[in-house]
Parts: sequence; C-alpha cells; structure tokens
Amino acid sequence: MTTEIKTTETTKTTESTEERILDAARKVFARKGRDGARMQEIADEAGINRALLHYYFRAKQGLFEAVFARMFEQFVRSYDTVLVPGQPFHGTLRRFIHHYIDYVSEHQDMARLIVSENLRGDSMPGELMSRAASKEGSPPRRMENAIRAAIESGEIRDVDPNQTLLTVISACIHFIVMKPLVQAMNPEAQADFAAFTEARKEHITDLLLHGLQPSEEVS
Amino acid sequence: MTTEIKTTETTKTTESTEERILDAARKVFARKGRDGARMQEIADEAGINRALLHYYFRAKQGLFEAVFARMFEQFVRSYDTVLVPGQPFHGTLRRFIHHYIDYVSEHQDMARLIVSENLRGDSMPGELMSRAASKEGSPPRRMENAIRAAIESGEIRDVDPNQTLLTVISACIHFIVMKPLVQAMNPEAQADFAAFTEARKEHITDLLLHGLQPSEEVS
DNA sequence: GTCTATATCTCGATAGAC
DNA sequence: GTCTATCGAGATATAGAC
Repeated sequence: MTTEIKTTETTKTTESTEERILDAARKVFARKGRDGARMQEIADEAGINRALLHYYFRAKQGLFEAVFARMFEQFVRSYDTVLVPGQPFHGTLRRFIHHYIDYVSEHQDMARLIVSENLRGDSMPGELMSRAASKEGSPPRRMENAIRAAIESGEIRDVDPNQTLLTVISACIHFIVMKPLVQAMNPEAQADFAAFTEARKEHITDLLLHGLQPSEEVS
Repeated sequence: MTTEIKTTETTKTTESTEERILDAARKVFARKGRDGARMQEIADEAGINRALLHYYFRAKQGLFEAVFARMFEQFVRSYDTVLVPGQPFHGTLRRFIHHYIDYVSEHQDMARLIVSENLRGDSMPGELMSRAASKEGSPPRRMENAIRAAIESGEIRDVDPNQTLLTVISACIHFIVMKPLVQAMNPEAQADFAAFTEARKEHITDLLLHGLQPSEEVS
C-alpha cells in the first residue's frame, strides 16, 4: 500500500531539484497515468516534500505538461542524425527501425505516456504531439517520403506509404507498451527482455524488407 | 458537463439493471481509464443512481473487474469460428487479421482497456489476461501453431513464429489505440476512418503474405 | 430495488514557520 | 528553498427511508 522508493541512488549528480522533480514525475506519470499519479508519490520518488512540487510547478497539470513536452521534443530531435536523405532505402528503413526500438527501449516511460495520452483522446499533450508529428520535416514525415521515393525508384514495390509506416511504427512500439502481456506469452521475452528486443529489431527489418521487395526480383 | 441519458423506460430491451450498469461502466472506464472514471458518470450513463452501483457491485474495483473479465472472455470466444485447423495458411492468416480488426473496431472500448491495463503492469485484469492468452488453445496460441505448421510444410519461409504473431497483432490494434495521432497524421483516416480501417486489413494481409513468402517462389 | 442524504477519506493545493 | 500543518474539493461508500 505505502510506497517506499527513496532515491538513495543518485548520490553523484548534483542534479537540480527541478530536474529531480521532472525525472521523478516522468516515472510516476508513466507508471500510473495522468490521473493515477499522486503528488505524494512523485515527491517521494524525488526525495523531497510535496509542497515543493507546488513551489516549482504550480499544479499537477503544469507539471505533467512540462514533463510531456520535454520528453517528446527530445524524441523528435533524436532522429536528426538518423534520417539523412539520398541513402538507399534498405539502410534507411533499418536505421529507422533500430533507432526507434533503441529509443523506446531506453525511454519506456515516454512510450507509455504517449500511448496513455492517446487513449484519452482529448488532452493538450495530444494536440502538441499531433502537431509536431504531422509537421513537414518531422521524422515520420521524412520516413514516409523515403518510402515514396523508394517506390518511385523501383527499390520497393508499390504499397501505401502511410499504411506501411504505421505498420512499422506499430511493430516497434506495441511490444513495449504491452510488455506484461508479451512476457506472459513469450518465455524468451520473460527470460531476457533485452535479448528479445534485439531479436525484434532484426525480425521487423527482415519481415518488412521481404514484404516490400519488388515481385520481379528474388534476391 | 452534465450527462443526461435517461432511458426513459422500458421501451424495447428489458435489459436488466445489472447489464445496463456493465455496459455503462465499460464505456466510461474506456473513456477515462480506471482511475479517471467517476462512479457518478457511470451512474448517469446507466440512467440510475450512484448508490445502486454499490448495491450491485460492492465497490469500484469490483465493478471494474467484472467489466474487464466479461469483455475479455467475449473476445476470446469470438475466435471460435474463425480459427479452424487444417486450412491453407494464407486463408488462416487473412481470417485472423480481418477478424481481429473487425472485432477491435467494433469494440474499441475493449482495445483501450486492455492496453491501459497493460500500461500499469500490476493489476488483476493483467493477471487474468495473461493467463487466458498464454493458455494452450487460446487464439494467439492457435495462430502461432498455424505459423509453425506453415513453416514446416514450406508454405512460408522460416521466421520466428512468436515475433511474427506479435507483429501481426501490433499492426491490427495499435492504429486503434493511437487513433487521435493516426488521424492527425493521416488525412485519409481523418476523413473516413471506416474506409481507412478496411484498407488497413488489406494492407496488413498483403504485406505479411509477401513478407512470409518463401524466397524460392515468386508467385 | 431504488432513491436521498450523509459519513469518511484521499488528494491537490496553500499558509506560514524556518 | 524547504519544511510542517491544514484547508477544502470531490470522490467512494454506506445508512436508511420508501
């Protein structure tokens, strides 16, 4: 019932209180959702008092928005070095998939928060997210353009770029979101989730490249 | 703000109060999540008084568990007529995908609840779900066996059955869970989600069948 | 079985000492 | 900046009339 987390761990970093709060809030919001999260639990996780949360971020709502915006922007930026135009498609697809899975694996909190916000439908972070993702030049848009170009050049067969991109992203994130169920159904994922994750990158890349291969070629 | 639903009485369905409560609870839990849902809102949706909820289901927790168990069992059962052994693989895969998407489209509430429970990690419904899904004879297990058999018989190439099944399921459910974001990024999904859903069934079936095609054959 | 009224509790937010 | 103490809103749950 009672939470006893205490971050005795962070002895080294002279992390500012504000940073500690944001990190703690990210974890708790991801675990419990926006409503389920308790200010007390965030305070415990950050190793501070509840009143201090309100000193830094006026209200829970503000804290949540700060956490979300920060997280999402970092994710979008992480693709800057990954998607460079003019490369062969198979390498681009491989890099997109590997980076996506690497990122969500290291930031599972973020993945869960994004999904839980989408589950609600309303929500301001949803707005923010939608605008950022649908903007020209965003990672998904660039990947979509890469698919289009590859069809044009005959590197891959003629498929719906939007549907294809959605399938790739689904394959890369859903197994993290559904981790408990995936582990329950899969002894391999249960025993060593990191190994399962590595295998998953290769599986998705392989399945997609085969699935998109022009039917004339039998490489 | 206020909801006014009121079933002004016994028109056609002599639906029992208990049924009405379960239906209302399913909707509200799906919209607001387990924590965000308010007993008052469920009562309004069911057209009854708040106290009556407690008369039928002692507490919110109990109501939630009843809703969840009922929903999940119906889903599992819906596959009884879909997966029959001894059929050619491509038909089995097509039926699995089409049925999955049809079902989650008609029961989006269920899809969202399942995901939101998985996001929490703990939770008794998670337990229930995990046991049901990993049980031999469950739909996912049967589909996995079908994949194994198809590899054995040479109908498809040698892939990891677990990873493949997970990819199929991800592709079939994630776009519903992330509906707001999908719509924001996709004009087609925005304009006519039903049409987008139909197209998605074909896309996934097509992509998977190509992706699993033995490399010797070029059908 | 269904309602009104109310008890109890949890949690976000604030006041104020240090 | 950080703490203790407390207020007040809003939610679950119960008591009891009908």
